[in-house]
Amino acid sequence: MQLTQFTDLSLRLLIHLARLPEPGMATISEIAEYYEISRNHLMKVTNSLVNQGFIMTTRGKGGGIQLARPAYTIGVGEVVRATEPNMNLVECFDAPNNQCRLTRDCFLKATLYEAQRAFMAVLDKYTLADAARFGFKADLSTLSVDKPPST
Amino acid sequence: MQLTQFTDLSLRLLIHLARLPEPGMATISEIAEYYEISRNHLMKVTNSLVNQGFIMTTRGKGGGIQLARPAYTIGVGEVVRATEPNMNLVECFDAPNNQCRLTRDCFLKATLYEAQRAFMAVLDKYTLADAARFGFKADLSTLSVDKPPST
DNA sequence: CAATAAGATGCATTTCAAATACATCTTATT
DNA sequence: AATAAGATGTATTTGAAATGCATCTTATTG
Repeated sequence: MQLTQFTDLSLRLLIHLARLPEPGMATISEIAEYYEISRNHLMKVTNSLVNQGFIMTTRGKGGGIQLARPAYTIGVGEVVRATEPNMNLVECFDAPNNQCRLTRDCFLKATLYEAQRAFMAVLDKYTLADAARFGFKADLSTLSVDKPPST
Repeated sequence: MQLTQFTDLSLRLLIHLARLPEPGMATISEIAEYYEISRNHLMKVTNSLVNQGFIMTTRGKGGGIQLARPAYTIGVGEVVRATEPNMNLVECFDAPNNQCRLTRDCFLKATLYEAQRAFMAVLDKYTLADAARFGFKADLSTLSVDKPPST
């Protein structure tokens, strides 16, 4: 259960831009250097975000990239949906190619869908403005995915 | 955002067993044939489930595999946690190897954790007995992961 | 209008986890 | 002994994702 690094970088790039002071412009090279990642890879991420309408670019000297909309109008869920290449949790989510013989009467599928919807619903509660907030220092021990004690 | 086929097969195998009439025994070869998947692969799945205590095996003629506990005591979430090899949604979830420069004050991490917890909480509501239920025929159009209209 | 700084695009290559295959080995029944 | 089942370890393949490379377009500046 992982998101691709592509999605991870998309979110980081957007957060980076959201945190910049007005006018919130940076170059791809700058950002690649900051995160110590390949400029080429970040370029791909950038173009995808441009095509999805999340950022806009200015070419030439003095150019760079900026958010295309205010941070508080960009939902985290929206970004993940637009960026993550494959949201098919299991084979049978991909109806045209599904081979599983259980499908037509399998309650598991409904369960997994419900879980995925719950996942996305949380992301839909937050915007880039939230995600870009500084100062998060929660105790990591509270961030476990283990089942909480049922008592 | 996908679970591995390994996890998918683990769940299918358990559901298969849960659906069998008493005493709920089947051979790996039978199941592999039913799902049209490699016996070898299913063998790996089987062994993992044995080691996790979900199923028990009987060797030799007349043997096979069975649930080790009643289906209603086996949580879907429990199976996923035990089976899915990597629950690190993004790089920074893997603290020892994290390289991301945002980590220490990034609200995104908390958001993703919350989403993952919501995901698992749904799976924790259901057991194998639920997942093995027959007769699920929900309209697939209700199963979308798209953001619901906010009105 | 040449030089330079930025992003855009297409294609090729690499990487790595996951999946698959293969070869034995162990245990139980008949 | 023969056979039917699962167990284990190793090797190989596969495919999506990541990475690299080359070239093109657009804009600014002196």
